[in-house]
Amino acid sequence: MVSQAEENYLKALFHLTSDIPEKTEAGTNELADMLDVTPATANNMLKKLKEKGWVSYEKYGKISLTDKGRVLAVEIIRKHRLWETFLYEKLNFTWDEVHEVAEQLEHIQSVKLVQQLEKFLDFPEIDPHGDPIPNEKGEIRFIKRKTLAEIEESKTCKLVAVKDNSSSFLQYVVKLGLGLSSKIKVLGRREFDGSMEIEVNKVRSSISKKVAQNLLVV
Amino acid sequence: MVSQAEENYLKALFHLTSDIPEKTEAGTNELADMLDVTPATANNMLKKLKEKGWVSYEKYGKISLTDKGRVLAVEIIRKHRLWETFLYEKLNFTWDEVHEVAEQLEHIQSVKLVQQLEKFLDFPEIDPHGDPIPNEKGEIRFIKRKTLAEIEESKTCKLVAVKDNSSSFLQYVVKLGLGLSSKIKVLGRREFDGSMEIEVNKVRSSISKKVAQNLLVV
DNA sequence: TATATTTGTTAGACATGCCTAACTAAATTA
DNA sequence: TAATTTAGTTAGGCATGTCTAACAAATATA
Repeated sequence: MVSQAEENYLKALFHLTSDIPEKTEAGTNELADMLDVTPATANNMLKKLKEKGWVSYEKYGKISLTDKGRVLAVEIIRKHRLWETFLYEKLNFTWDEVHEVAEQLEHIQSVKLVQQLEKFLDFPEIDPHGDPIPNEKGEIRFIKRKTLAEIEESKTCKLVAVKDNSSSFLQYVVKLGLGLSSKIKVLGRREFDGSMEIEVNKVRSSISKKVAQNLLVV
Repeated sequence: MVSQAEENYLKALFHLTSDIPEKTEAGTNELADMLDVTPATANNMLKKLKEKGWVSYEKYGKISLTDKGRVLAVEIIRKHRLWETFLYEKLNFTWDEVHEVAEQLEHIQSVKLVQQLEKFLDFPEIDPHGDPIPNEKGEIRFIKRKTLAEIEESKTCKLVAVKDNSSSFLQYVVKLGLGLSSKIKVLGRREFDGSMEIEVNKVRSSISKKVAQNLLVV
């Protein structure tokens, strides 16, 4: 049995040690910070997680997930991202509202629920933030996302996420006719300021370099 | 803030004191029984719930919900039944599988989630067990359900629930061509054994009195 | 009504998960 | 390298929600 608190620690450790390939170990303070607890509390939990075989660390040493621990963490992330997708696609939640509720839903225990939810959503590959959703085997199809600013002229790409989640930016994005999965064609670029001409649904717009740098595409 | 444990007590008290009009008070042992805890534990929690103003009781006296407590309980039941409906209608769960998962989902805190879920399900009035779903104001549209055995000859009714949730009974029900919301026409009744002739989707069947008494209809 | 049974309460213990305060080890920098 | 800063640990405490064992009150029954 994995408690909700334990699940949160495993998930945080996964993000600290597997999101960036160069960084495969974490520290107590860092972990405590991410979970909004004191280092003492994190240290305490770490002992339990080690005891259960989900985390490997030695006193004053670096922390990492064991294979078992990683499997659990990925399963939680899978659930989190499937729920986010559900909230966004079916229940009219916005990009910035999904996370908080998914934090709760990710702890629901039911294998069938996750399988059926995934099927109901038609096996989505990315969540509303553009992050990959692990499949049932725990495999994560890593997606090399770029910012729109990096896309070459005359190429077409798909919007998968935004970096800036402020509602003012989101409103602007919507005004451009953009939404998740929108196809964007890069018509041209002005070198002196980096601004771009784009086409979305046959509508042409001009956007600043800054805006382009906040749009993540595949 | 209401903890999950507290929510479970409120819900149990609602069922003990409001499901049957004649019974408006509960006892410690009864409550403990329903929640699968010891009477000592229930007694302990009761003090906290009284403290918070959700339950009224005096030492060695009977227990009942206050108006505040009832509002909370109804909201939990509303969530439970909406989730059951979601699992049944959208995620291919069977009648007997929905309850366990809904027990977890009912504790998710998000007003928007409940509102949107209700809308997504098109404002259902009854859950897969035929129980009424309270609306957002907490109003419960009580439905006077009857067993099929009570329906007069030549009348047509709608199946809303089964009393016996065993999978063997459910399988038999399915074999009769019945599902939730199926229309059943009572063709006739044999008085000597109470068995009935019914018609479902133009198919006639004969069922025993016992079976008819386990089918709840509106 | 006196006794037995059922129902409800109290006291004390324990696990989980959090905290603060005091301390120790490791890393940085002067 | 010695001093300072940062990172990590330990000890002890607390709230929540559970338990068992012992007891008290209310109810049922002989």
